[in-house]
Amino acid sequence: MTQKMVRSERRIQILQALHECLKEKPFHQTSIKDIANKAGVNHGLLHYYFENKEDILLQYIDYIFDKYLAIYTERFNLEITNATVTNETFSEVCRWLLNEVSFNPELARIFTEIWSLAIYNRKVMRKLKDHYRQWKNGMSALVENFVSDKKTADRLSLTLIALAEGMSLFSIFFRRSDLCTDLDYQVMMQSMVPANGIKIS
Amino acid sequence: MTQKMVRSERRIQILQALHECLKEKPFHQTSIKDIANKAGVNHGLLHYYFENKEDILLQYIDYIFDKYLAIYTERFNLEITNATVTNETFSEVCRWLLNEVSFNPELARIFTEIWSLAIYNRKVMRKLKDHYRQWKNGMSALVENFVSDKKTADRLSLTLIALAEGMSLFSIFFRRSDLCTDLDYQVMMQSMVPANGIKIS
Amino acid sequence: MTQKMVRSERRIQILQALHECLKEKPFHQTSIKDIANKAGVNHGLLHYYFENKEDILLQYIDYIFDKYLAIYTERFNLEITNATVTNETFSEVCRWLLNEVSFNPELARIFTEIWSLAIYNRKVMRKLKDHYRQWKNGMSALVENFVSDKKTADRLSLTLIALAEGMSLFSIFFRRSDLCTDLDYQVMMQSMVPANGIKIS
Amino acid sequence: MTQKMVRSERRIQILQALHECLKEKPFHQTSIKDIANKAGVNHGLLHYYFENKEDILLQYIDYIFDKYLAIYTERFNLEITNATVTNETFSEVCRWLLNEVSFNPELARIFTEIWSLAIYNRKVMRKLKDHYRQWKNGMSALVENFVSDKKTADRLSLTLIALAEGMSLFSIFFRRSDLCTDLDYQVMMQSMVPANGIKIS
DNA sequence: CATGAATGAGTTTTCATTCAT
DNA sequence: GATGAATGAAAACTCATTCAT
Repeated sequence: MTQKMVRSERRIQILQALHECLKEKPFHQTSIKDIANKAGVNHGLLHYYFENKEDILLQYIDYIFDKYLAIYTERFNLEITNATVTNETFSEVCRWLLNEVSFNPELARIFTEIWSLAIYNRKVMRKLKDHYRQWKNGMSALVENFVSDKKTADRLSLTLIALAEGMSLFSIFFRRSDLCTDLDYQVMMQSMVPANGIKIS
Repeated sequence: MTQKMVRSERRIQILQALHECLKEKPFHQTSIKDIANKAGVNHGLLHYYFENKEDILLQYIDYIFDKYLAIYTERFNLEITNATVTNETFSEVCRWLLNEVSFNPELARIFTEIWSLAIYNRKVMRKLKDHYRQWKNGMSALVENFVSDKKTADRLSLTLIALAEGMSLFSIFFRRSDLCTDLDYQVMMQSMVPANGIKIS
Repeated sequence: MTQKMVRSERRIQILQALHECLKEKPFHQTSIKDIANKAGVNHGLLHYYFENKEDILLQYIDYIFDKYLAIYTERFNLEITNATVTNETFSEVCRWLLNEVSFNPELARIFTEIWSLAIYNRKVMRKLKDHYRQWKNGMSALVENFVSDKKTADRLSLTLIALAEGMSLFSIFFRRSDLCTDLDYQVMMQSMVPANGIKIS
Repeated sequence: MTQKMVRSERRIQILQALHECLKEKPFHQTSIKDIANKAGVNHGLLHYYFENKEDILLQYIDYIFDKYLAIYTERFNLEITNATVTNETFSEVCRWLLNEVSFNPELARIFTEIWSLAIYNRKVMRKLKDHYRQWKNGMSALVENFVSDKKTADRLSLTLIALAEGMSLFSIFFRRSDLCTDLDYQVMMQSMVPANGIKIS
């Protein structure tokens, strides 16, 4: 019991340490010793808890996605599981996504790093795809309330997420005031999910 | 005469070699020797033509942006310099952007790598910002035809580019058919640039 | 206990290895691998025990000065700490300096190398100056017994050391028999430190 | 005729360039290109005028010794070739040596570099020994006026030069005011060359 | 004579990983 | 579990030298 808890604690401690490291350096420049130092443990220990450096990364990706999923769930689950999803709820989710996730430059930097790691690493790629698929499914469940067929809901959801990630990326390069406003975003959303109450003539 | 040509030729040859390398490996895993091998020249020569590895990268970024700017210019300049930009022209530009640039996974992979390099490298960051700013100015010149004030044109242009880059990123993770269609894209565009002929009620 | 000893042992082992290397090649031609080979350890280890190549050098300089200081101390400390320093003791110290230190061509070669390293390296320069200052202070404590003011004692001490180092240098180029004899040396010493029993008329 | 002069000019130009370089960097860190840049010629040309980098160094050593020999000759030759060398002349030579040569830190730095190069390079060593032997012979010719046998004159001359070089070395590490004064020097000289008018009792 | 493109050997340094204690 | 010593591969960069023009 305690042993398992210690194991789990240590693991989180190390993953969080990688998180801190990624704010400073890209993954490939982050040495095992850097992570160990941040975590306040001996570097040899990392090889006890994780197979290798790549393994830390893979588990970190789960950790960071799960973390934001948890925040999202805590924030919205109650409203969403209720029978019907109102326009208002959907709008709020979108606004939350834009303001808390997309326009979080620190997070954006780390995700940009993860994307690039996925490009040349199959395991990272698979994991990333899985998480995005899951995310898409979550969104789709909402969008389905406003669109007739599932396929369209899926497609629009993925586009919304792509848009969110595009904004996230640009939140690194430009100031928020140079980028789209809440209103712009809502207009775009609504143009794509017209059942969301706005019609395009 | 010939000497200058040799210099210029070699430079392009090396930058193109980096381009090929980036299809296979991230920049930090691409050694100077890798690039030299692809270029078919001695690795010492790279240090003759470029200050260091970072310099090759920085010049490559110019090279790749300029290359696509040249393609764009050749394709659209005539139509655009003509007195007024019609809805039709603007739509065509957007479609070209989506289909030729965003949905070009090979290019997308390289750009994802460049983004991540910018995160932790000021010089790359500055260069990338400059190029995106230029791109934005180009877009804004078009959008201004449909929107009253310059500021809004700028903001919408940047958002369109962010969207394009978001799609570009997701073109890596998902199949084109899972992502937004030409129509979806046009609807979004038009929702943002309503003077483009479509009104939101 | 053992760990600390291993650390200390290894350090000395590496510094001694550099000492051996400097008998064969100048510092800049002595690669980290050369030193590691001489020490019989992996070259990577040198970067574990020392920050970089320069650090090895700096620590070596301390090592070699301390080594000869220890020899000197063991040889003379008892006699010197005794109330007064006699002419005899002072002469013996000078003779020891000339014969054991100056006319030690192997040591002379290494010191010549160190001098030249100091010329273009501030850290080495500072260290060297410090050691020579310390040496001067030691000499001055002796000379003070024969000279009235401290300032003169300091100046003469430094000159004696310069002379010793000049002889050291020339011990490389010429045979001992071509250079100054014990007697010459003593005459010079005594001319400078006249209270040492010899008067210049 | 002109060709030879151009050749000779260029050669001197390059040797002087090395002289300037050695004020900044040690020889091994001075690249052929550095020298060429200082000389204002193409680096490839150095291989036309000199066999290799070592050859430049060897010729430079001749150049620098010859240069100071010429200065010395111009300054003293007349007085010295006159029948007898007076105490006054000898003292003046010694003072000149101390003040113009030994206490010339810029020169001292370059000579320290040359000494260290000689340590590990036979050709440089041979050249240096030859020049010092020549120098010794010049000094000996003077000293012979005050000492009975040639051997002693040689030995004392070499010691005087060693002393000069020791002072030269220490002129790099300490301020002139911390080192020996003109008077100290003279006292030492005279103690060694007693026929120079001072008796040791 | 002069240029500068090209070569390839050599060096410092970093770091994931292993393993004995 | 925890520590840190030890290994060896890899990579950027420098530079003397050569040679075609």
